[in-house]
Amino acid sequence: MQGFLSIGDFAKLRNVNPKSLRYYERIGALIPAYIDPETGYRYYALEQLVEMDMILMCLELDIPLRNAEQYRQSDQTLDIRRLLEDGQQKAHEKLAHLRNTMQQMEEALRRIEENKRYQEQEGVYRRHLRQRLILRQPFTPSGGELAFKQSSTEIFLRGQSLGLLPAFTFPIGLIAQRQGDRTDTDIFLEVLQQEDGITNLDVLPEGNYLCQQRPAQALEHVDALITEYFVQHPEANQVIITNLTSAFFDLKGPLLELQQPI
Amino acid sequence: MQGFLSIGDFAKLRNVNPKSLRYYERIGALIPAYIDPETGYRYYALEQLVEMDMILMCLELDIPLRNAEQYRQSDQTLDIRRLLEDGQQKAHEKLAHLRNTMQQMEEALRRIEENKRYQEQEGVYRRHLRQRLILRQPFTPSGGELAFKQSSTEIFLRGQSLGLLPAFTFPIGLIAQRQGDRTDTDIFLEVLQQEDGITNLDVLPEGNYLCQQRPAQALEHVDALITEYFVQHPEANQVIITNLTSAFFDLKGPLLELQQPI
DNA sequence: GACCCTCCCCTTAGGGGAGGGTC
DNA sequence: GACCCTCCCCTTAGGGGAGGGTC
Repeated sequence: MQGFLSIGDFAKLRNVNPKSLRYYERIGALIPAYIDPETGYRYYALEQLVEMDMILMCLELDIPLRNAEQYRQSDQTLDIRRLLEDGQQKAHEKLAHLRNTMQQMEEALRRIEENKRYQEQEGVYRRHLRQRLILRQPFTPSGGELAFKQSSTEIFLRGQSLGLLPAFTFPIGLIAQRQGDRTDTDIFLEVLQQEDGITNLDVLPEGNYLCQQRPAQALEHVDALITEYFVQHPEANQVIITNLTSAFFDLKGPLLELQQPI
Repeated sequence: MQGFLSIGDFAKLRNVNPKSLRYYERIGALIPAYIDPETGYRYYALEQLVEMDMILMCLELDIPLRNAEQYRQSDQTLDIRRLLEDGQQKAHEKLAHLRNTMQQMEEALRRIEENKRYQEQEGVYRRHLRQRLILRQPFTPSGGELAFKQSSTEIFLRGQSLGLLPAFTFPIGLIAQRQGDRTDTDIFLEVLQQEDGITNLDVLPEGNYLCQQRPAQALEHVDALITEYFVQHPEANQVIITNLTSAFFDLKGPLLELQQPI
């Protein structure tokens, strides 16, 4: 056909499958410039690359092709500008999501990498920890494991409703603070800094910590764990209890790490 | 259930639909920690948020959930690190694609915006054009419109196989250069600068141009168009013929713009 | 009354053929 | 011989009910 492209040739221009082009025709997103009434062969005009590119853009941005109609005027003229503007909107949303996920992945891998050196370490050791951004709320350890689970759920929900970005790998912990005779305990959820960061969040400071490990089961008696720690470490004013993220996850739960700032 | 979450409560923690959780169970991606054998009720452990987050990550990155099995060891332990590393790979690819698309959109909208002022302008006018990155090859205008279409197809294919990022909106044009008595004509494809830019590409320089418009049909006699231009403009050494991208697309094709560098 | 269960039917953007005509 | 056609069946990640039991 003079000046027209067969379906295969047109498809090659954008490295798509002719099957896709037949599908685009079926749903009305891209009608061939000419269809031979004898043979049913589809022929495309080179300029239809403009429409093809708009379709590829929609696919990339998860804009449903059925919506493509909305950008056509009654005479089939395509409102490119409106489509591009809506596309930019979509693209910015996707980019923000993707960036969040990338940050979560990066942070989790860094954590795993850092923790590798302390895997199954016996006794007390000293390590450096970076700053952690946390959402915190009071917690009563005497309720035991069940109360801990309930408070965890609560704070996960609170983080979610505040639109915070939780760190991967179950980022929950406790902060026990000695206040004269008694001990104040908070539960916390670690979150990541977002770009549009509304940052009235608390911080666990970067610095050196004296650490030791406990099996996950120690959480069955949270209060005993904390009391015992302060008895054995009279110099300590604060201890942070959190799990030691490792490369593997199973339901037994990872080891706990007790971290005392120094 | 002591210490467990119902399907609805677990779903709320990540703002997903319980239907999704039932689906994840069906394909083996996330098995509830406990299923009541009497009622069939599903119960989830809070720690399963780790698995949930891995699923959400896979969805975001288009990693098929069926593949999730590949990250399980025989005892169901989840290899988080490997999943995260593969995820980062995927994320970088997605990011690159998204950035390309965003650049195409931005560039196309800017073009449309700039061209708006010159829509249906009569006679000669002066305008400023930014630098254009082009892929070019010789072209013989005497072949008429058909040859022009064939060369266009060729150069689109060449751009594609070189992995270049074509501008949206049919970025094809001609450059006619007066060389003493004769005229050398090239066809070109405008492409966008990519981040990993291998830039042995040609450039149409930023600067001021004397412009006028022609109907799209003028391409039916490309050679006449060029000859006529140089006859009418004895001072001109070069003229660029390209289409004037507008906010709307139809198969009649947009106006042509003849651009003479000054 | 709000929640959960299982079944059944439906969706998007195509891919993989089979069987047969076209360039 | 490579290309194109139509038809048919299949896929992922669920959503929308209906009809009925559970917290």
